[in-house]
Order: sequence, then structure tokens, then C-alpha cells
Amino acid sequence: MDKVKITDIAKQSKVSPTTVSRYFNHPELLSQETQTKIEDAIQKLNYKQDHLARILVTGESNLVGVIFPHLHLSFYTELLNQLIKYAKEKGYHLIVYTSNNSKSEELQLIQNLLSYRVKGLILLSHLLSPQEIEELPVPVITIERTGGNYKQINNDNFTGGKLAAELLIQNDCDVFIHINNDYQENWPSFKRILGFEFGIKDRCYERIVENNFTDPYTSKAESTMQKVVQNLLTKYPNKKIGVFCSNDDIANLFERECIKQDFDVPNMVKLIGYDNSPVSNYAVYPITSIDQNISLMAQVAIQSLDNYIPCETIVPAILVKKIQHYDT
Amino acid sequence: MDKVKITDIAKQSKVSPTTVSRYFNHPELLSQETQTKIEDAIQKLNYKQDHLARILVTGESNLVGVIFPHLHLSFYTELLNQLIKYAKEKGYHLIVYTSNNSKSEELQLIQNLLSYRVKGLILLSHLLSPQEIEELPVPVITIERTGGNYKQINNDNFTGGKLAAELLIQNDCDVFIHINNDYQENWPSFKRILGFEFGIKDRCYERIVENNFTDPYTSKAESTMQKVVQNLLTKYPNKKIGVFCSNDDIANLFERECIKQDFDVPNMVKLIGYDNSPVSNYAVYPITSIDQNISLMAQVAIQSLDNYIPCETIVPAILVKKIQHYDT
DNA sequence: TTGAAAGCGCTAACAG
DNA sequence: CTGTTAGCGCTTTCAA
Repeated sequence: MDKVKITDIAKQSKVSPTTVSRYFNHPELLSQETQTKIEDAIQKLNYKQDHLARILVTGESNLVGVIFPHLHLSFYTELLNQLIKYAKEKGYHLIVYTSNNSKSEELQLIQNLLSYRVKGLILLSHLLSPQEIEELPVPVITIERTGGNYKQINNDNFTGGKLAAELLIQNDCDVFIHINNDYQENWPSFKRILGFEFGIKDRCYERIVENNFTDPYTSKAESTMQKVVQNLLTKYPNKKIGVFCSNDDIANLFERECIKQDFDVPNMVKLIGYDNSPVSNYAVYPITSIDQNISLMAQVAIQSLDNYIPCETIVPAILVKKIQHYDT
Repeated sequence: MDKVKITDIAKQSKVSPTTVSRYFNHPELLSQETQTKIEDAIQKLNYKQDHLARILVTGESNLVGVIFPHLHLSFYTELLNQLIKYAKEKGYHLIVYTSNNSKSEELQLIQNLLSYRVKGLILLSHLLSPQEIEELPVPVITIERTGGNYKQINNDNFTGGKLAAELLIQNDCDVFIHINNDYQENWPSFKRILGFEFGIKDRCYERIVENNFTDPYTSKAESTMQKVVQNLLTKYPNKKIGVFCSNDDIANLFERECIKQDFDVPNMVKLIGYDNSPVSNYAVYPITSIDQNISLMAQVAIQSLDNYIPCETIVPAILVKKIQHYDT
């Protein structure tokens, strides 16, 4: 296998390798004549740059590491989708990982990524402490997780929760329920709960938290949801129930379970999810949701790699009404 | 920023850089004593290998490019999930891309990946011709796409389709419907249709093909499905309809639409999807599906990188019955 | 406007 | 078992 290298086209076009290198990196320094000579040689020999060798010299790579907890949440896959889209525009390459397991595994992954001299890291997992993140020798961008001295991109969760509460109140619900997977109080998404409970004030309210909803596409999640819905049905007969779920996938699981149990979803249960991800639109009854603007989050994340400023960016939360909710 | 390199720990442990290199690559050649000396130095200086420099010398990278058409199909996201899992075990890093657009864009992506000296390419997109794939200077592994002189991993689509037909016949359906997105006759998945139609023989049958189902999570797909279901309802009143969809996402879309239109899904409509992906289990009525064994496909794909043999691997198709179908 | 020389961090021959 | 030497493919001084 005879790889064409910079010296080959140097010979072919009768200039030095340095000049050829300059053709790619500082073409303005070359005469028009040399440029065309080099161009011809490149065409003729079908030369392709070797990024790897270049990175070794310059220290600047276009590789970016992305670590998700898992890929079973449409928020994650849609974010990945958008990250890829914006990365493509900037010429970045995403090395994608999931890491729902051990912290040591995640640290190992990161070490591996660093050994490829990634330009930066986009983290969605919650395993590392802010301090550990700060100590990493590359720019780190976190999305929806605890802060520290690095770039954070978070949704305006408090407002999101508040908007959910307000809509459910406008819809004349008698009982208010919040359903969440396991969380920690220092996660940004905890503010959804705070915002919701702030909006609800001292109305009849219940907060339901279940570990099993962390990955909603498991049989555990399903059986847990079955019980949750059953309980609500027996506990609040003939009441109009307003339910706010911490993400669309959980909301979707909830809606399905209601349908199975013949709960009158569009009328006696008013449902609101979070993320406004595709799953919310294509539920049996499309689910009203709080839009996190995933696309904007992705865009900001990719842009931050270029011009890194360790600060928090708050992306607005917007209520998107679907057929379950009337205009007021 | 003072990066610790191999020469630093060579000095620290009073051996040559070569010896340190050997510590990582051929430790069996070193004396126990030198090994511990080097180990200590590594600990002390907190040395991390630089994979990039290593690749430049050895020409062997652990980077692998993966190109999906898009990420809006649970077959794709689940496959990515599994690929990441097996890649992790082997120490490979996946650079992930989507490319549903132009062929020239895909070629550009691949050139970029090659410039990072990827070890191989895993392709799920259908843009390149077999010839173009064969010309690529790295091992290519395709999943569910047209063959050529490279590694192909395909499901036993014919059997899959046949199994679907047999089950629907056993369930005493009067009318048989196949719903597919746009396809080409040289795609492996076309054999699903052939297998199904072979199984159906000369019973009452209709093949429905819609471009709009390529990405089932769009409003176009939804409105198209609405019409499809409506037509079936009016065309075959009081008939038991057996429906085989080309993937679970389309099946799910179909089921939802039936529920909306008050079609008696579990009784008068017998539904079968393809992929046995999570979405099939968590539909309102879990959807019987043909399991492609995505995990096995991913495993074979990753293994093929190591020991590349350009041949086709057929992964078995297995019928997985859910509640819509009784045992026979 | 161009070229020569040095070197990014590492490893593989070859020699001892 | 260990070290010397050369070089992966490229870019960046520095000098002309």
C-alpha cells in the first residue's frame, strides 16, 4: 500500500514539502503559479491529507468526545442527532460513548479519549464530581448537570416546571402529580420539580419518584408504572388529575398505561412531559411538553468548543401545547 | 502545559525510551525489576500514553467510523448502543455520523475519517455503490445493505418474512397486508417482502409502500398512516386483517393509528413488526416482531474489524410473539 | 516567496 | 534483557 504523502507531491510539483504544507495552511503566502503546480500534483496523485500526523505537530485535533449515560431516552438520541449535525458543519468528529456503569469505567474512557487528543469533551453523565471535571486537561461542556468551573448548558428548568403547573391549573385539575426518575437535588433538572411545586402552591399534590423510570424502556419500568397508575385511579376517583412527568418517555409510558387501564386520558388526566422530543408528538394522544430546545443546546455545545468560556448558558423552556390541552 | 512523555519516565526510571515503550507493548521481554521501576515512574509522574503518536508509527488505530442514515429508528439507536458496548470491550472508539443526504457529503465524511486512519468503517447508509465501497482503502462492514466484496451482516430476511406470513395464517386472517417504506429490490430487506409473499401464496394480499415511512417520526408519516388505516377499514369491513410492517416503528405508528380510529387491534387486526426493538414491547399492545438479533449483528461487526474476511454473515430471524398472538 | 532543518511522541529494526 | 538509530507524515521556526 503506497500512501501518497506530502513529499510525493513536493517532488511531483518540484517544490519543497514545506511549500506544499503551506498550500494547505497558509496559501496566501504562495505565488499563484506554485499554487496551481501543487494543485495539479494533488489531483494527479490523488493526495489526501493525513490529519493524524498534523495533530501530532500542531496539537490541535477535531475529535470531540461525547459521553451519554445511555441511549434509551429520546432526549439523548435527539441531542446526539443535533450534535452530529452541528459538528459536521464545523468539521468536528464525535467519538460517542455510553457510560451508565461505573465511575472508574468513565474515567478510563476519558483517559482513552484524551490519548487521542480530543479537542474537548461533552458530558451528559452524572458520574464525575465538578472537581474531577475541572481537573481534566481539556475543555469540558456539560449538559443538564451540576455546575462547576466549566461550560454548562442547562435548560431553564424552574420556569419549565412553573409553566407546567400553570397550564394544569388553568385546565382545572383537582389533583397534581409529579412523576420523576431518581434524581439528586443538585442536578439542574431538580429545578423542574421546584418550579412545578412553586406553581402548584398548596393545592393537592403528590410527588412520585421511582428509580425504575431511569430507563423507561424496561419491563421494570412498565410494571412500576402499572402500579403507579392503578394507585392514582383508586386514590383519586372522579378527580381530574394533572400529571407532570420529568421527561416525555416517562409521560409516554404513563399515557400508555392509562389507555390500558381505561383511564380517560384526554379528559380526566391532563399530561405534560418534558423535552418536546419526537415521542411526545407520536403518542396516541400527543403529549403537551416543555421544549428544551435540544437543537439550540447542541449548537451552543459545538460552538463552545471553538470559543471556550467556562460559564453557564441557560436555554429557555417553552410550553408546547398538544391536543390534550385547550387554549385558555 | 507540560505533557509527560515517554522520555520523561525513561529518565526518571533510568532506562531508555525503547524500554519504556516495551513496558506497554511487550512487557514479557522486560525483567521484573525494570518493570517495577517503570511502573513507579509512571505513577509518580502520572504518565498517560499518547495513542496518536503510536498510531503514526504503527499505522494501527482503534478508531472506527460508523455511518447511519439517521437516528430516528430504534433499530439504528439500539444498534449504536450495542456497537458501543462491544467496541468498549475491544478498546475501539466509534466516530459516529449520520448521512441521509448527499452522496458527495458521505464521500467527504469518509475521506475525513480516513485521514484519521480509522481501522474500519461500519456502514448502514445506502448511498455508495458496492464498487465505491470496494475501492475504499480500509475494511468496510455493511449492515443490511447490498452486497459486494466486503463484509456484510444481514438478517435472514426471507425467513423472517415467511415466519410472519405463517403466524398470520395460523391466526386465521382473511386479508394480508404488507406495509413498507421506500426500498430497492437489491436491498437485503427486500427479502422480507419476498419471504412474506411466498408464505402468503395466493391469499388475499396487498403491498403498501410509502416513502413517507422512511422516517416514521414525522407529521407526514403520521398523516399518511392515517389514510392507510382509513382505507383498510373501509375496504375490508368485518375482515380479520393480518398486517406485517417492515419495522417496529412503522408497526407502532400503525397500531397507534388503529387505536385512534377505534380499530379493534388485538382481535380484528393482527400486527407483526420487524426488529423486536424496545418500541415493540412498549406499545399499547406489545407488538409481535421478528427479532434481528441486533446484539449479535453488533458483535459480529466489531469482531470483523479484527479478523476481516469479506463475506456475508446471515443472522437468524426469530419470531417473538407478544400478546396479540396466541400460541398455536 | 521559498527551503532546510528540527521535531511532535512514539515504536520497530537491529545490535549487543 | 536492553539500548541505539531511524523514521511515521506533517508543520514550524529560521534563514535566504
